[in-house]
Amino acid sequence: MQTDTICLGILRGGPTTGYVIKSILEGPLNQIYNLSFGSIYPALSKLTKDKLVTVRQHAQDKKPDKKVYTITKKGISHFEEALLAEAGNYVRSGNYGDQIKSEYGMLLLFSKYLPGEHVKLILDERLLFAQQQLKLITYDGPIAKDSNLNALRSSAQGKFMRGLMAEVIKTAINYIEKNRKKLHD
Amino acid sequence: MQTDTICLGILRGGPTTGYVIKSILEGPLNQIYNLSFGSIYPALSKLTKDKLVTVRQHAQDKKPDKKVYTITKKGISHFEEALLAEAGNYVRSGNYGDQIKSEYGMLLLFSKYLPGEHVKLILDERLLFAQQQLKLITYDGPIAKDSNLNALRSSAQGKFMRGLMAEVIKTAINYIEKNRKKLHD
DNA sequence: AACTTCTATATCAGTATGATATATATCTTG
DNA sequence: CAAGATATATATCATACTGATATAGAAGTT
Repeated sequence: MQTDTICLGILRGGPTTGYVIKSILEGPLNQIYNLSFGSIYPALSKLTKDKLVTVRQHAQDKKPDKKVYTITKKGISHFEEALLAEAGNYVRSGNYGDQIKSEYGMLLLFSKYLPGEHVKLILDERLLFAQQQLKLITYDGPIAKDSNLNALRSSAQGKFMRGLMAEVIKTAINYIEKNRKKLHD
Repeated sequence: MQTDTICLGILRGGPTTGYVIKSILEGPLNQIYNLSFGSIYPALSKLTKDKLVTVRQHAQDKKPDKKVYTITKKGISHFEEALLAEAGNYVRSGNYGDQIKSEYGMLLLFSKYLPGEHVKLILDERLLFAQQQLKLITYDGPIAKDSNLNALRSSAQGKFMRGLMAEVIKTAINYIEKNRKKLHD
């Protein structure tokens, strides 16, 4: 999915900054998608130039200006058209409508070339990490932060995706716990 | 994970060509990792230059030479060192030891901006695709193709990963079937 | 016979990453 | 309470990867 489209989609939920877009992707969406600042900031500049968003600069003396981006009417229709046009491409999922890059999966696949104790260690660490992720995703209490993020989290779509991710993570944890002996000892 | 390391890891299972490395990544590993030719061929050239692999060129008159790459002793120790050194980085998984890019996940998240019939369609297509993937992964019969691919598929690690992927896909299918009504109608 | 798919390598413009620089505020911990 | 770490915030850039395209014969399909 184009970086432009992702930014517009998040901005569709309300005005916010590049920094917050990044933190939204790292927070609730960290199992779904991520983008670096080196992609987000140029995208936001391009969208501004194309009049799909507007910027309000909040001067904060001696700090860099906080730039709050708002999607325009033109931006909204552009976003909806782009989403509809590209939708079909993403059904056969992953990167660029194609694949996934799971470094951890490759590591396990190559784990026969790793010392047994090391394999144990990376499986333990992974289970710990997965449990952390699960807690983060299933947590339903209040979060201070951005209203944009709250809207996304509590929308029907946000709940659906969080539920899906939670189930997938639970399945993976159970599978690893039950079958890890096949990779060491 | 570095492209070099991926190529060495696959070559560790036996000599093969750049074309086959790509097809292995697209076949049984397509839920785990993928690389384009634009990454594989330069990596193989670099590995040859560094004496981590050797090439035998099978001249096939008027067709481009078929280049069969074999990992060297130096390559094997380099691979094992690299894997051990980088292992820790990949536990908190995804792209570059960080995240995943699921275009389909973003599409569902933004699906409230899509017409209801379209949402139905992309869910139907997705379920079909997932079922296809599941069949492909769980298929345990003979495959002609490359011996390298067979070794990877039937190793304890290959079976572990295929089992994990199968469970995850099953979970996702069930979840989508049970909860899809929340996204339309 | 015509068309499509498979085998096989290679290049490249466009795009994304990961690291780094900069600067202040706020929170944490001994 | 001072020191250190973390959070807020934007920006740049070398390096790396993608997706498309070119080339070309074999093999399989209609």
